[in-house]
Order: sequence, then C-alpha cells, then structure tokens
Amino acid sequence: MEDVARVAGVSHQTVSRVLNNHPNVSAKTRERVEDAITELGYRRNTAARSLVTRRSQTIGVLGSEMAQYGPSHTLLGVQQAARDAGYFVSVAALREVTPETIKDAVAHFMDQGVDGIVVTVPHPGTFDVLRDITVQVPLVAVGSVGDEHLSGATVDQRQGAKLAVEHLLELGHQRIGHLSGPADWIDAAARIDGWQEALNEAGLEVGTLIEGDWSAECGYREGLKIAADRSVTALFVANDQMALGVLRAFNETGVQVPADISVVGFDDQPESAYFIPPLTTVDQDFEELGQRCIRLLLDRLDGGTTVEAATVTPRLVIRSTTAPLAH
Amino acid sequence: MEDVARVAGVSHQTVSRVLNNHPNVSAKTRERVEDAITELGYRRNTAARSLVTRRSQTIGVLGSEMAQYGPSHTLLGVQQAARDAGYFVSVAALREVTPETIKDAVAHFMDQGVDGIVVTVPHPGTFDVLRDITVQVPLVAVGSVGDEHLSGATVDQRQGAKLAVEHLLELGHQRIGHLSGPADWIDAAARIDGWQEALNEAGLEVGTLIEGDWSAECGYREGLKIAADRSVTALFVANDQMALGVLRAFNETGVQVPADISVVGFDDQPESAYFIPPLTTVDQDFEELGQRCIRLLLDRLDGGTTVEAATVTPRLVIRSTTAPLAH
DNA sequence: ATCAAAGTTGTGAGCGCTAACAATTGCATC
DNA sequence: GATGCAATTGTTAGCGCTCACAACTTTGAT
Repeated sequence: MEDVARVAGVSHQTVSRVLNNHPNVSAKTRERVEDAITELGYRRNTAARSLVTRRSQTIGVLGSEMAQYGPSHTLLGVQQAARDAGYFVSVAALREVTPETIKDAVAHFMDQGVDGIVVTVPHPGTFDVLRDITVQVPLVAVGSVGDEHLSGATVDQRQGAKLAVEHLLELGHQRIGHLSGPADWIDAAARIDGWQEALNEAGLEVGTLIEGDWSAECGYREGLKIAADRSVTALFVANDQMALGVLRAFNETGVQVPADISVVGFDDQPESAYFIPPLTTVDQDFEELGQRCIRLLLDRLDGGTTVEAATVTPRLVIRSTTAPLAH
Repeated sequence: MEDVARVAGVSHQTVSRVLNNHPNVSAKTRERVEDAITELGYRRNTAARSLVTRRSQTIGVLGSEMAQYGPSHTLLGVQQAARDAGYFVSVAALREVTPETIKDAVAHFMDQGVDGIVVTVPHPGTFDVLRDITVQVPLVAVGSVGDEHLSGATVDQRQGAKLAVEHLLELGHQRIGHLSGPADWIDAAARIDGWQEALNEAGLEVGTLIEGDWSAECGYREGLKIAADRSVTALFVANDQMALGVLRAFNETGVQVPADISVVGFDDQPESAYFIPPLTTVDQDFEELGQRCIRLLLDRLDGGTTVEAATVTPRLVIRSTTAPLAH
C-alpha cells in the first residue's frame, strides 16, 4: 500500500480511502491511485484488514449430507449470493450430527473469525444446540422457520406435501399412504404434517405412515411390502430417491403405476422425469433457498436485528405416476 | 493473549509458544498457560496470526458443476481431509466456465490469501488457463494427471471404461456403442479413449460413438434413436444419469435390457442399483479423490515440489443390465 | 565453587491495514 | 485581501500476533 501511495504521490491513507470508496477523495486523486494500483498489480491484504476491522468478509456454511441433492444445491445458492456480495464462503461438512460435532464446527468458524454462519442441518435437535451455544455472529438456519430466536429460511414443505396429497385426492384416492423420511428430520416432519393436514381437511382418517430413511434401497424394501398388502391406492413418498426404489419394487412385483397405485415424490431431481414411469413430484428451489439465507444474513450484518423467516414456495409437477382411482 | 499471559504469570510470547507447540516450554509453565486459556476461553485471532505468518490456513476449492454427484462428493473428501489437517476450506463455484470466470475465482482466492487451491473443473481448457496465470500458491487440479506443470489427482477413467467394455466383450458383444459425455470434458475424453482402446485390443473396429451431455434427457433422446436403428448390441454409457434415460427409452420402445441390448453406466450413484433393471456400472470413489488432492497439496505446502499425480482405481459393479449376447 | 552449554523466558519490533485526529488546501463571503 | 468553513489529504497509533534476539535460569562437568 505504501508502494502504491508512493507511485500515486499520496499517502497510504489516501490509498486506503480509495479502496474503501470513501467519499472525500477528489476525482483526480482517485484516478491516480487507481492507476497506480493496476500498474503495480496491488491487492489489499485481507488479514491486515480483518485485524483492524474485525470483519473477515467470510461466511461459514455448516451442513450435513452436503453431497445430497438438496444441500449441495443450497450451498450453490449460498455461495453464489455470498460471492456476489463480496464475501468468501467457508464450508464445514458434518460427517455425523451430534451436539459435539455441531459445536466443533461452530468453534472452527469462530476460530476463523467468520462474520456470519448459515446452518443447513436438517435435524430439529440442531436448533436446540445452536440456541445453547452463544454465537457472537449472526446465524441463519435453513428450516428454522417459526423459531423465536433463530432466523431461518425454508421451503414450505408442509405446503408442498399438501399439494401432493390434494392432487391425489382430486384423482379420487382415499387410501393415501406416506413413505416419510426419518421422523427426526424437520423436512420429514413437515411433509408428514402436510400429508396429515390434507387428509384431515378432506375428512379422511389418517392413512398408513411408513418411516423411511430417504434411500432408494429403503423405498424398494417398503415398496415390496406395499405391493404385497395393497393397503393403499396412492403413495406419497417423501423424496424422489425413495420413490425410485418404490417404482422398482412395484415394477418387479407386477404392480402397475399408476393404474394400480399412484405415486408422488418430492424434490424434483432432474432424473425424476426419466423414471419408469416419469415421476409426479414436488419441485423445490434449493438455490433460491440458499440465496435467501444469504440475504437474511447480510441484512443482519447490516444492522437488522429482527428474527425473520423467508419461505420458498414449492410447486407440484405432474407426470405419469398419478392417475384417477380405478373403480 | 496478553490477558492469558497475565493470568498464567508469563509473557505473551510464552503463551504464543504454548499455542504453537514450541519445544522449549517447561511442562508446568505449559500447563499453567493451558489452564489460563481454558479459564478465559481464549481463542487465538486468525487474522493477526495470518498477518505475520503469511499463512491463512485456508484452502480454496474452485469448481464447476459443484452440485453434481462427482464434484459434490469430491468436495466432501477435500473438506474432510483439510479440516482434519487444521485447514479451512473456502469454496468458489463457477456458474459458467470461461477463462475469465476461472481467473476471477483464482483472484478471489488470492485476495483471500489462501495457502493452496484445489481445482475441479473438468474441462481441459482449464489447465491451459491455470498454466498461463502464475499462481503464487500450490495448486492441485483434479484430472490433470500427466501434465508436466500441474499436480493432480484423478480417477483412472480410461481404466474404468476398459473394465466396462471388457466386461461386454467377455459376454460376447462385438457391436459396442458408446454414449459419451461432451468431448470437451476430460472425463468424457478419457472414457472414450478407454472404450476405443478396449475395442482395439479385442481386434474390433471402433463402434458407434454418440456424444451426449451427461443428462438423463439426452440419454432418453439418444436411447430412442438406438432403439430404432439397433446398430449395437451393447451400449457403454458415460454416466449413470444418461443410462437412466437410455433405460427409459428402451423400456418405452420395447427393447429388452439386457436381452436385446446390454447397458453399462459409469459413476455408481447409489440410485443405480434401483434402476429398472438395476444398472451395471463403474464405481469411482470421489471422496477418496478429494482426500488425495489435499494430501498432495499439503505435501507441496510442506516443501515438496515434485509434480505428482495420484490415481484412484475404479471398480466394475455388475448388476442386471448386462447379459451374454443372444445368438 | 566455577564455568560453559543448554534450556527457558522476556523484550521489542513490525506484519499491512484502518480509525481518529491533525493539518492543509480550496473556495465563497465579506 | 482577510476570514471562515468545508473538502481533501496526511500523521499517528494500534489491531493481535510471531519472529529475532536478549536475558535469565538451570544443569552438569570440571
């Protein structure tokens, strides 16, 4: 910076002012400094800047299952929005979700001196842990909508689930089962709620609930059972991967989809359109979700203190695994 | 740090020595200092440390298509290995791959002062760009094996492709087509090479090559054409997603898999086992790949200067989409 | 007891930057 | 031309840490 100042014939402080867009710099001085900067290829030292400003221009993203469809796309959105806003994005992926690993990862970020944290750990227990540890920086949690203390952004999964079930109801189905995710995932819980709510509103007793684990393997296993007992005429599956397993189980056992049983998935992964048959599912925009998180976080960093929640609306995509109930 | 020193009754420098595991600190002093640290909940300031050491303890990961199966898992491996080694991981995801966006992202990392960079951009042009810009920090590129100037780690995809084709050859197939990825991806190119090599070694003339774009949609489109012309008895597809599309096209047109045409995929995504029928494919360990990258990078950071390449070996997973050629 | 060598601890400087304040300049007003 | 005020620029200190070196303490051989 001293070098730049010398070349431009000003003091180092003026260079600093140009770099920080301070208003009180004359146009010609600013130009001279900018020329000197490009001439020398000068780049400001982040560490020194951080030391004095106490800002690192870094946002930490803490998540589990980061390679899954949802989280990886959320990360993409977060990364994009953060970089556009001039922030760096640091990632900590949890192998295992326990209070300790969460605390570790938060400590990791505090050591790094991040300005804010985005958490995408879809277990409600996470929020308890986060409330317990006092984090000195703004924190936004994906899925924590409705929490008094935590800002959060989420896809309205309950609504998505209702969309799916209402579609099946309109087709005349009455016995609508649900193959859910693990009940200790907030997403799974919200989808279960939406399913139940839609059934209640239609005046139906609540149908068969099977708890799955998100995997295609589990979908296959449970699909075989359903194929055997035929307890439902329609199945709302909590994600596309399990739906894939279900479709295969039905295919193998001669259950016709959608003639015998209708199936709806959740997520709308690009592959779902090429399942056999193409899957009716609920689309959710994870990138948008990530961007919302950063917007919330930046707002907090700019002095906003309200505990807000941003909600992304899902959308039903009708393909070929759903059909009117055959009489 | 001054506070810790006061509580422990030593100088700030002794605290620093304890923190950095310097040998010349007596056991009891070290203990006193450590007690003071825990008592005060002291955490060393990374910015100040970076300022003087000129190390940020941060590794930048630069990649495109970061939400895809391969890259996201590679990131997971990188992140894990880096955090285990006490490094932070900063991510830059490219929306679009051009020399400019690559340079931007590298500049972004240089601004941040990262200690090293891992690049997972699967286009060979990337390496040219990287060679052009002189980066002042060690850089490891996924897929750059065999390059004189760039360290890299890669899955031996040529070998994987050969495994797939040899399996088909053993089953008696002679007309083995290949639905490849875009030819300007190194992975796609390596798989094409492996396919050709295996055919050559078997004394066969090179078969039908169709260039795809990795998507299920493209697999479906090309699958329909193949179903119509029946130019091949076996198809080696460059990834599982396209294979999904192919399977659906065949299913729709009444082509029996594997009775009429055998299909082999590539990647072994967890879902592939639940395709209809379950997909024979080539497994590659992306997390391992990511870990190797970090190992290479840390080696360079410790003073190693050799331009090495680490290779991860893929593995053929035989399921139900391949069968002996019917006569 | 004496000394050197090793082990241990302390002191001062400075990494590159920004914040606060001080000094200078330009410009309108009287 | 003198005066005051705002706009612009410069000066100094210090963020929290590590490095180089200085100073002190112990140890063991003489």
